[in-house]
Amino acid sequence: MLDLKFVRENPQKVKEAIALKGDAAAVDELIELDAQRREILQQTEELKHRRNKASKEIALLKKEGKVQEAVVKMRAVSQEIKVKDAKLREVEEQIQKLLLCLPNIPDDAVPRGKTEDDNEVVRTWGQPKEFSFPPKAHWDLGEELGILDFQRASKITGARFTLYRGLGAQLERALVNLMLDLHTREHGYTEIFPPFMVHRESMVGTGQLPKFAEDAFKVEGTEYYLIPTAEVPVTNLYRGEILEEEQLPLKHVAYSACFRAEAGAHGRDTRGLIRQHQFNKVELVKFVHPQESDAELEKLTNDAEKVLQLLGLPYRVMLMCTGDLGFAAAKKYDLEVWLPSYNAYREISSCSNFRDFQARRAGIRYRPANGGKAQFLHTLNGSGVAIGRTVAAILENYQQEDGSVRIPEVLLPYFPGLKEPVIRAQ
RNA sequence: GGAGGGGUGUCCGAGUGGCUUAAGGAGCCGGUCUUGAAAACCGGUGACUCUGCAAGGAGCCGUGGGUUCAAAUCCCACCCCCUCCGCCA
Repeated sequence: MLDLKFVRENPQKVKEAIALKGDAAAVDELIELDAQRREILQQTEELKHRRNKASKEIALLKKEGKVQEAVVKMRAVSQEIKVKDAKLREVEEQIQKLLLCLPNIPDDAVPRGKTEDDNEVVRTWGQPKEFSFPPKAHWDLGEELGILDFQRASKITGARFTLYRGLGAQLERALVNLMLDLHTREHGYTEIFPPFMVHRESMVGTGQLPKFAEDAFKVEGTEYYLIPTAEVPVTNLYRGEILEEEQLPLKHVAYSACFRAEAGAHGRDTRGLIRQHQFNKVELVKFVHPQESDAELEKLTNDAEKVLQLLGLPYRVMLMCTGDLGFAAAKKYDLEVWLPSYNAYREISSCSNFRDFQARRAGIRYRPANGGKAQFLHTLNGSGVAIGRTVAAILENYQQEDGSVRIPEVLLPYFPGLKEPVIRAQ
């Protein structure tokens, strides 16, 4: 959420910035409503001031028994307050609605552009492997090896769900543990195991609602949503709180299942693990001092990259252009892993700096060490990384000519008692 | 699911319609005393939000409505916590 005062004082700048992401018409409406609000507010406050004064007088007059006249007079004032308050409430609701649907302002350093073609390559790590045989797609490998069962998952639940079996299930679990271990032991994150369902307010806090309701699964008969990412519960950990400056930065890592309706994605990535209604992810979330968020984004991105480096998966780091930034981010790096079946790099992690956008929505502040006024802090998060897509990348990049798949060495401690570090047809 | 109890300032806690400008205590800050510290005593300190150029004003006692000239206090709905019973991994 943007600061209403900032919008009021910089309408042109905000409009330009919003236009980079989409529709800026709401900004004018917002400014008009804001003016209305302050006018009504002044009127009601004046009336309430009168009422408060009269109230005290009536309390005194009562002793003399001459209350009637004053009471009748104030009855009218009170009625007027009620009417004006109702109008004020209405205007404020509209303001809130508009404000909650306004996207964040992109950082100056973010390249301007409309589509993913305008994203910039920041750096590349590793080389896409040359195969001496035609490499298979992970969905074929997974089925042939008997470790991924798309058919039966759809029998049980439906399309875009996967069932892992045997070493496949173990591989998924090993990756979760590898990442949690790495980030807690090497990178200083504190592990969180959050609820996988949250209420509406949490979804609003991180920006999934109110605008993107169709992307989320809501649990029927309740007001709960299945989380689309651990970002939601973990960022909302400190909703409505004032932290001490010395506590910053707070760094959390959380494993969670993620649930996405994938509305509007019909026909895209229909095969394999790339686009699922349910997938696993290890998420990194940071709460930082505003001055540190730029540097912390770089560090967070590096932390996520480390996972791919340990697994020996070739990837590149992309800086998202304004049109590909998403709703809440001010700046975003995507990590894209090499997938032979696509003959291309595919997103496996998104690392974003939200600045105070989420903090303002969720009311997360810090108290400066010098004891000044509480300030909104900055939030960041990034996948560290998406598990399902990592499995896909391992299967495809580590496949061998006979259809077996080597297990990356760094994962072997998570496969105790394994005879050979290879997944063969079972 | 059933029954009961409770949510007040940083914390504990009083407060059943106007004298609450939220008592009292703890804490915190300053001071006296002391070689120093503790204790004691004295003084100070009350979040946060909005609005206004300012002086100031308005709001805020779990949340949202309502009653009233006036609500922490009365009414309604909801949320959360605790205890007991039932059910349950």
